[in-house]
Amino acid sequence: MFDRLREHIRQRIPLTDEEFPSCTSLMVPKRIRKDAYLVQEGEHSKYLAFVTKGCLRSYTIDKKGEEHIVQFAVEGWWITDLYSFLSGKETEYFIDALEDSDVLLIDAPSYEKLCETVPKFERYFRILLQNNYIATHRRVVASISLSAEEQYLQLLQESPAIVQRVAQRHIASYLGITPEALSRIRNRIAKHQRS
Amino acid sequence: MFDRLREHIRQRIPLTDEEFPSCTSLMVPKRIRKDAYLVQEGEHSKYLAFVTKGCLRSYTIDKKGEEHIVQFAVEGWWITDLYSFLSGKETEYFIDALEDSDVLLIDAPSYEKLCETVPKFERYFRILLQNNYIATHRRVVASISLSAEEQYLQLLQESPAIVQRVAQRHIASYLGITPEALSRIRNRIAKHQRS
DNA sequence: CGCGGGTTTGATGATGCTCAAGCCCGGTGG
DNA sequence: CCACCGGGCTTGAGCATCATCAAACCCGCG
Repeated sequence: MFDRLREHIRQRIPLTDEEFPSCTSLMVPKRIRKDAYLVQEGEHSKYLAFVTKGCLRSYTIDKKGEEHIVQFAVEGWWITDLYSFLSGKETEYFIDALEDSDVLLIDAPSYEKLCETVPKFERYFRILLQNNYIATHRRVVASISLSAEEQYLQLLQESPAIVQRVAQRHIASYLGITPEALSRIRNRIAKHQRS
Repeated sequence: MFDRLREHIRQRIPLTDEEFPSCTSLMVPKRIRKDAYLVQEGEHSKYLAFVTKGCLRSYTIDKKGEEHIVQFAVEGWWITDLYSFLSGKETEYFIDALEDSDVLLIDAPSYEKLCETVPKFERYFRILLQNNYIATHRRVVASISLSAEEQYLQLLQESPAIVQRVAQRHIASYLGITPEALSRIRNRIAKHQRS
């Protein structure tokens, strides 16, 4: 059950067998069925979740009632609303499962405690945050410098697994365009490749 | 010279007088005149810079030759291309000064060493990264869910100091729109407030 | 077989881009 | 002190991209 997490950590920092339990003892496994929520808007995003199976997403709903997907998380990814998680404030996001999923949960006090008592885990999370920060920055750059079509092509190249795994309207939402627009973009790309 | 950094760190972690030098001894002050570069595309983004005075920006230039500003950094902010800094690969960004500025530089080996040898600094950077990750995420959400006008109003509310400090075309670039579009948006807002 | 969600297609409209010209203002040199 | 220059902001006209709304299509499933 913890194998995937173990592997994920080991790829980033050296970790002995004795150290791993200091992490796993603080984590609680949970099954989240398709369409079930991990957290909802207005709640405290109490847990940081590591996905061992399945696929979750976080999204907001704007004043017009439209969903906007902020993040996908498949096997080997962490997900939460970090702001709410760290501050204890109410989240503005929903996190739910797009497939039947299994996650490992750690709550904020345990997270802080783990970082404080075991420096190796503080390093692990620092490295994780570095990489997530870089990835999110790339997305900002894409959004201010690329057309919708170029952003889709970039996503297709960088995360083909995500694109073919989730519904097209979810990809559209993630890119900040309508399902109709994405459909036309794909159509254009297909035509272009044939000619 | 190091006062502002000292204060910045103290706001995030408890730090004694004896510990501070382990950081400052690794940092090199540098003056960067208006329009001078800290790094240019194709170089290794060798330093992580803490701004003690002035204002820097990072930006890309796309195939069409258009600039796209990724980040501003005024007093109390850190700036670099984190990907290049950590990986040693060539950066795709330019970082230059919008005003005569003073920065404190730390190179990647020193950064890694500082994190490894003084856990408190690893914690400081983890916290910094958490906050930057949250802020960048907010920007992604804005870009996929808000109109250009709404994004401008959000920026105006969250960073009024930046908006009135840098040229309008730079704000436009940061928002991913043209200077003309921003001009019209401001016009519309001004009219709206009068009526 | 028929229902229903998801995707596609079409027509129309809004938002922001492009190109071009004009305006404002601070700095420079005569 | 004034004329001129230049950069940055504004304004205008036409255009491209993407949104909206509506209808059709596709396909898996009850």
